[in-house]
Amino acid sequence: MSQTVDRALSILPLLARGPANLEQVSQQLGVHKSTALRLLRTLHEHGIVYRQPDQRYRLGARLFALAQEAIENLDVREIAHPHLVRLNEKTGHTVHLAVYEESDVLYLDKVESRYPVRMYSRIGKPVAITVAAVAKLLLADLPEQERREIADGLDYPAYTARSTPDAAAFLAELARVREQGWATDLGGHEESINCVAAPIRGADGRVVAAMSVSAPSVVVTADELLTLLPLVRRTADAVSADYSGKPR
Amino acid sequence: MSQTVDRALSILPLLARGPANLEQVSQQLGVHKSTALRLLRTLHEHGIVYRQPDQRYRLGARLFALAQEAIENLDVREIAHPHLVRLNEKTGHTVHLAVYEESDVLYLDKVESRYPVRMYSRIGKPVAITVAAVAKLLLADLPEQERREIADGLDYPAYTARSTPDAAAFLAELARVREQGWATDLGGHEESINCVAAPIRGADGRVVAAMSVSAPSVVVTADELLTLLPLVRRTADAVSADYSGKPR
DNA sequence: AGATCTTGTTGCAGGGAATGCAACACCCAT
DNA sequence: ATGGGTGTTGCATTCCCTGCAACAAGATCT
Repeated sequence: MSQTVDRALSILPLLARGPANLEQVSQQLGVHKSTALRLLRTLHEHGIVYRQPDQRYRLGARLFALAQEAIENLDVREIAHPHLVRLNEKTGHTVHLAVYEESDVLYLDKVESRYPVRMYSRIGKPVAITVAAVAKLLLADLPEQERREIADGLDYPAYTARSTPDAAAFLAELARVREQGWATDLGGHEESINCVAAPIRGADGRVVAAMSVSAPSVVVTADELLTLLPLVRRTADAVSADYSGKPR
Repeated sequence: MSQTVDRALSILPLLARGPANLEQVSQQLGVHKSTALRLLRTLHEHGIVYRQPDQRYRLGARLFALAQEAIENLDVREIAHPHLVRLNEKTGHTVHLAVYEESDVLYLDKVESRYPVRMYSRIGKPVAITVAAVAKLLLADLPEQERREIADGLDYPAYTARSTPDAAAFLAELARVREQGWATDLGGHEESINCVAAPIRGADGRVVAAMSVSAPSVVVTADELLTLLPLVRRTADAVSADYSGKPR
């Protein structure tokens, strides 16, 4: 809608992939060097972009700080956090909180396992949407048409032999998840890692977030992990209650 | 430098503090509603801003994802990470990596303690610059004049009785740190938490990052933590060697 | 129900701001 | 010295952004 801003913002994903100099930026944007320079300057003044000693540009500190501050102020996160901590204390495993937003599922919060073996994930990182237990819950709650459109538009990487293979399988899984009100990922992302997840609902019953407990099978078997399901669901329900009780 | 972009970017810190509706944004920016609307639309198209069900705007998923992607692609981080992990395995304590950038020190990476008692910190979060051991190292390497200017411009919050009280004390501490080539924070940020830190240097000898080991005094005393100093310094030197050996 | 207020959205005309050009400055190699 | 590569600046032109005002859509009140 606004050309200048549009161009400026297009620089960001470009720099996210790694540092770039003025010429590279101007070429990839398809504008004159001087134009790119002025856009970069403006971004620089706001700390969004940083100029390295070698003059190349990369994303700057304030961007991280912004993302951080914003993520910390999210209502769900704030409300859910103490529950996540308690769940981690009880189970010892890694606990995640995730939300869906405009065709992305991303981790909002995480409490790390107390066992030495850890799974890799990072707050703010997009989730493996076709296999993650939390993603299934968040997508399963969408209207059917939207679900279908999204499922059709996705890639289905075969992380492991148990990964969701295609849109049909994914939609079937979503239907099941929607029915039962909880979800699992048994080795669909990484061979040895299992998750159980439960939805967090707002006052109107819509799913606003999902939380999960994850553990590598060297620590607990999938069956053992499944015994935690009632606890996870109770915790999620407690968060739902807190959340819809006093949204502000 | 570019008015439109400048205005658009000014919206971000505003939204970082919490969701806002169109009118609030337009007022705080000092522009007409229609202008604010178009800026927000553009931000929205790029996923930087998200429109909540209640129509209010807040920072969006892609912003987190961007910040995340960028932070993961930083050279120092990539090179240092395995060293951090090994240091964590050897000591069991929380290990941090931090850099300085335009009057901010921020955590780039973190490996959590294996002990149940953890300290609070988050990647991407600005560091308590007047007390953190890593911050001292990063600032100590700057030219004297710059150090002084920064020191004068800072606030000196009294987190604890041992926090750096003022600019004079801070500059003195920086001088000492610069001299000895390592730094500590003994309860300056949180009463019971101690850190030891060492600098990571580029090929030209300039400090490009700093790493630290932190532990609460209920786990190890400050004196015990200090015995780890040689190990921390060796690790930092190893990272320096890796980093300046093959920067790309 | 109807009236009124609040908040978000759209078309439009005028003017200011962004654009690309070209010339310049600078650094490093040869 | 000389040349290529890269970043920077001044400037005229034009286009895009701006603010206005009218409209649309809810929400709240009588």
